[in-house]
Amino acid sequence: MPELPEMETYKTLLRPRIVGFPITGIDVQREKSINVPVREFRERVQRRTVTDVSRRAKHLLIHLDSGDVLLAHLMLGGKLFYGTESEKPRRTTQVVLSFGERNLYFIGLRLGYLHVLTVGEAERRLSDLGPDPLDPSLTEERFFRALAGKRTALKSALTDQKTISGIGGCYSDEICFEAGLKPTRKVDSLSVEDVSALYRAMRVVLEEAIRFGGYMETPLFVGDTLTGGFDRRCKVYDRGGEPCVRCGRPLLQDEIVSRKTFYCANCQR
DNA sequence: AGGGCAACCCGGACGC
DNA sequence: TGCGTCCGGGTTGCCC
Repeated sequence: MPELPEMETYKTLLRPRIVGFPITGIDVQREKSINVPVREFRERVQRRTVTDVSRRAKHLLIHLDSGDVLLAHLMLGGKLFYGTESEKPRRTTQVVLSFGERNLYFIGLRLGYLHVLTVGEAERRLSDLGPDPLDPSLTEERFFRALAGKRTALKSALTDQKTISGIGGCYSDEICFEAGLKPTRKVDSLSVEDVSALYRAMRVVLEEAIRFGGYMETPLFVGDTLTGGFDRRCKVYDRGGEPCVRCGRPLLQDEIVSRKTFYCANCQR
């Protein structure tokens, strides 16, 4: 479930810890999590130095001095932990990158993965993604055009990675609540003012989520007080039946294309 | 264009 | 405590 703010938080916290450092060891505990034979993975990754950590949509990119890129997608429930073996939470780990005594653990990857790719391959893999919601070049005008002509439910459009990338189940609901729009609304029924409100809500919600470290419950490292701070600030996600923070009426749980959706029927139109 | 569906995968929740 | 079962979630791809 990690979405844009969670991956952005990981990026920010990982940068000072692994950029400039060599990967001293590799441990692949589940081969399905990687894209090449273990031997090749080790040859391409071990002893390479990390030159940068970046994010694209829900992907985390670890750039190596060889030019290769480690592309991670945590899908549902995957998480990262950085620290020593004794600090690591007792969870099943699929891939471990060692940085001396400390390790970067990829935990609970199910459909998630850590792929080693050339820059070109990585670019191709990410080329279908729509604009990043926080990209300064995504103006309100461009956002309007991205949604133009769509007849889907608002939630479907917001979570469609080709339309706009990085938003998943939680933040689509939070953004709709902030904008005062029902996630079930058809996109082509939205007024110019609605789309404008949606655009502002998208930025407000995602920026606040990033400021508070997203909603991941497990800290990235021992003493990490940033990660997960947004969890308590979610206003509708996974709160079906609970009172709306604005009007007090119970929040509804609905389903849009077989995805759980939460909203307030009173505050959202 | 977009909805429906199956496939992928397994941690966690639930039942007994 | 332990075992079995089932579900969910993002993404891709295919069909209608």
